[in-house]
Amino acid sequence: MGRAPCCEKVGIKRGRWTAEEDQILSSYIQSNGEGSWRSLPKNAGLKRCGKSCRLRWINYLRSDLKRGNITPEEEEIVVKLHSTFGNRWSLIASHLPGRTDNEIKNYWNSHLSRKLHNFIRKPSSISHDVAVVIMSAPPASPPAKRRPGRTSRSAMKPKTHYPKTRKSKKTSAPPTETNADVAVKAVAGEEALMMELSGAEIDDYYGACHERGECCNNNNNDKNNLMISIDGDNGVLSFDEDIADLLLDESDPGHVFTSFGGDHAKSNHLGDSDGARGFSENLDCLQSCPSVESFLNCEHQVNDALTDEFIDWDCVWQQGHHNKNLWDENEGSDSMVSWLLDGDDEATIGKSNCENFGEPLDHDEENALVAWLLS
DNA sequence: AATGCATCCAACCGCGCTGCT
DNA sequence: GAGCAGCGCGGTTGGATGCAT
Repeated sequence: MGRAPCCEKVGIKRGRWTAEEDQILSSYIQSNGEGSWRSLPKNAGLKRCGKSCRLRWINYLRSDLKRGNITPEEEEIVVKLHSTFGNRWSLIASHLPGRTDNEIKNYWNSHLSRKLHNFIRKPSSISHDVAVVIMSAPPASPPAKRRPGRTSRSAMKPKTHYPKTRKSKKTSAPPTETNADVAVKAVAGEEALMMELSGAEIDDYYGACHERGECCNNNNNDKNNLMISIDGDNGVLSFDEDIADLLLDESDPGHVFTSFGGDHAKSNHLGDSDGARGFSENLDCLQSCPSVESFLNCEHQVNDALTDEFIDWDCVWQQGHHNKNLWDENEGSDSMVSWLLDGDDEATIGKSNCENFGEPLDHDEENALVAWLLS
């Protein structure tokens, strides 16, 4: 049996809210307070679903909402928090007074992810090897001459929040696909894109590491599935200076070793929620393991489909070394680059990746992490 | 001026969690 | 413990909008 609907669908008004409805809802909540959303519409005389009322209040009518564009400072906070918490929009929004989760989510989807996407698509900004990795999909049609559409929110007229009568115009042509889009499609459904070590390499890895007594627990099950991956679910930025040290081949600055994992564990970008070792621990071990190091430095076959909707952070990192204008040179977002390039504090990260990310954080830990991220 | 299309964002939807009975 | 209701969250949708042609 399916889940019961949250409210009666019959007689429920949907779509955009009118000024009158807003007025009724605001007045009711001001006199009766928030909560009891299910019964609110009936009590207030609104022909709306309770959930719809709640959403309207939270996302638009609340008096403490901040209006206007997301500022660069806020953007930086969003990126930083998203890198750690993933798509936990409500959590991110809770650290941006006056902003709602919906707003942050929309902003991320429409602005930030696009900025990153555009960045990796710039042919001139990508080294050959990385470009090969990213653009491993078949060639797509050449880019359009222009990019129609709105260019900035600030250029827009104040938006109207109430229904307008305008005829819908459905587009019939499919969206233009870029190589990256094709590549993204190619990996749709892939849960993890990662480099896996063969059995012999794993044995070398464990042998060498254990001799030094450096390695983490040798779990036989784990041994069959040793992975080096940067996980990233839905755009989780997962970055660590250790990763760069390991992945960058200094003898060939143009080469970056690339691998990804798309992990279930959104909040767990440095460790592995499934019980595998923390990433830094793996790296420490692997870095000093000759066979693995050579494995890493060789032109090992990398999964053909290497991009997900999230970003090739290796590329981003590497590029940042050569070009500080990570986003858009006109927008002066150097701070973003500097943050991406900032080395992690070993005292806090190198040592505690597993501790920090292996389990869900409680509220205090979360706040501490946020404070650290934003510091 | 009309049209096509990309972009934006408010609103919807379904699922999971929590608390109550 | 099971069942239910209420709520919150994240993903998705579709209409509104602006720009280029």
